[in-house]
Amino acid sequence: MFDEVCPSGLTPIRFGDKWAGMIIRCLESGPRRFSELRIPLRGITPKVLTSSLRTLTRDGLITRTPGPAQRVEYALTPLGRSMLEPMNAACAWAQDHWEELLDARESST
Amino acid sequence: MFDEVCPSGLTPIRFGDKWAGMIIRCLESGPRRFSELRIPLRGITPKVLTSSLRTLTRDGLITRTPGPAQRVEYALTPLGRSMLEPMNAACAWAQDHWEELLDARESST
DNA sequence: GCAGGTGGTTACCACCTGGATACCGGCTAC
DNA sequence: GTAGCCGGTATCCAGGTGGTAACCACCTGC
Repeated sequence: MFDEVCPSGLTPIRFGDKWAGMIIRCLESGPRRFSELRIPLRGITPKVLTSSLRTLTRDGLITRTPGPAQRVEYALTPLGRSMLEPMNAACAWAQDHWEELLDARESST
Repeated sequence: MFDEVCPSGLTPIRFGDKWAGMIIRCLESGPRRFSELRIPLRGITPKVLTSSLRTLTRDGLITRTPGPAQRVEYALTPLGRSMLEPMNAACAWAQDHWEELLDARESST
């Protein structure tokens, strides 16, 4: 997940800050905890993850619900989940035109 | 066009750099020249416009064709035009959820 | 030949994003 | 009671993005 040559690094479409899109993807299949998110998001530092999560919370895309024993769960809100729609459109576009994008980049070297 | 309270300033979705999305929108209805683009993109400085246009050209989204007497025309490529699809999806999402976004922002003040 | 428009370029700079590293308070298990 | 995990903070810093202001070569019209 989230390869280093991930299309999301090349495609000129971004959702929120650098990590927001990936975070939403991570939460797509259910709530996750802070330290669970750190694993797929290889290399993210706690500070940056915290700030991304806060922005997403402020914008009403995810919820932060503390559980017992400082476990904290992050989950998509309906609004956040609705954002998967344009995200999927963007991903589909990127996949469809992946080759063209690469060609354009290469031929302009 | 491109109001100061334009949704694109609030929505967490961006296409390319700060101006790329608007440039593509400007070219949607046909080729435009450098100085024609400066008008709808109020406040853009020539330097920034140049760099945005170059990035878009490098990525194969627009073409730059010099005409007679240093007139230069910028136009969407098929690839660039195809990007209108995910852009429209994003715009539709933003419009549909505009109120929710505003509410979330306000209630977290 | 010179004024003005066109399509830039150059130099400089402020701000913001994201990253590195270290640290920390609360809770639980042993 | 102390070791260790969890969910963060605090501090500092490099690089990139976008902006300001000034300048410029080229062509056209008068």
